[in-house]
Amino acid sequence: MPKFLDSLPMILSRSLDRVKPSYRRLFQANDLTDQQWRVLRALWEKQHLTSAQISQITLLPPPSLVGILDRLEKKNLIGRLRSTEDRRHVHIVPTPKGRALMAHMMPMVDRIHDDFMQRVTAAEWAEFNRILDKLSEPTEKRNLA
Amino acid sequence: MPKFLDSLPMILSRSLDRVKPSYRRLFQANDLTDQQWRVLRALWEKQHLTSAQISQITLLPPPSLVGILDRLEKKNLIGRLRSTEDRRHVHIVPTPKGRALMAHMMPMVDRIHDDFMQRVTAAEWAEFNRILDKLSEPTEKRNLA
DNA sequence: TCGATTTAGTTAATATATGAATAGTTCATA
DNA sequence: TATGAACTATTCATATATTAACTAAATCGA
Repeated sequence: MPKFLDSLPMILSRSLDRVKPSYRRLFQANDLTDQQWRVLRALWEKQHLTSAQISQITLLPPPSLVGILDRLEKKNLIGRLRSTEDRRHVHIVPTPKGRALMAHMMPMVDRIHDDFMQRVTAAEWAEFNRILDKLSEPTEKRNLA
Repeated sequence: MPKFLDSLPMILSRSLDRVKPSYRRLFQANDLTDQQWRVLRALWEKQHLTSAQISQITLLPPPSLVGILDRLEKKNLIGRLRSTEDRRHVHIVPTPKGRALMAHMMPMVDRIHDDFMQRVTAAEWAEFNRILDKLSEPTEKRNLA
């Protein structure tokens, strides 16, 4: 009999609750929420992204993204540029202040990630990802088999 | 170099996003949110629980729980009983209607869980839980070692 | 026994999630 | 080329998350 506490959603939620604080301390020290950092982080490699692209990368739903971008814009960390080719698109670009904040935080974020990775072996990490993929593989893809 | 998309929080979030819909369809068909079901589910074994106990079991933060219990109470699925021994405590008890809804949904919830479990072997599931525990073990506990 | 401390539940303010709907664009095609 | 389909970002309404603060009640120690 599957116990409630051992169900897949509860296990994943509990782990997330335990992992998030390590990151959140850093985000709060820099006056950012988890989601606001995700948007900045997505812009680290790219020079600009559309809202839809950011939504896909960050897993943030589009309606939430609107407010998150509003607040990042108000803090002068990003800018919104309506595309001239396709005026439906809005290009999100980090400001110099935004880039500076990213550069400041990235090493510490990487450090936190490394600390987590040191808890398991490379083989364990690979195995973990493999099983998690099997567990959470999208249903549509599974039905195609 | 740890890619953003492969960081622990993002991996767990993505998996949750993929797992939740299977459950959510059932919850919505019964006019419940994920969180509202969690509270009912916690009351399945026990006859009554305090708000604090429900918060611990369901991982729902106390301030959120207030509104969730309000809405469950408004739907006549649970009742709030102020404890007479310690009047700070509030005992949450399912109503007959609440119990009936639980009894109706439990088999289907278990079925969804079983479907996920069939994706991996028992050994894989055990290994998955073992590694996830290592990854998300509370920091305090780790520092005691 | 009384004042300081703890505890359980709650309120308040702000940020995000969710699902439905909408405004403005672009595209395909009749 | 007018028109409907599709698409992007957004708005709206409601529910939940997060942190701080607050109330009432119980407890603890001088």
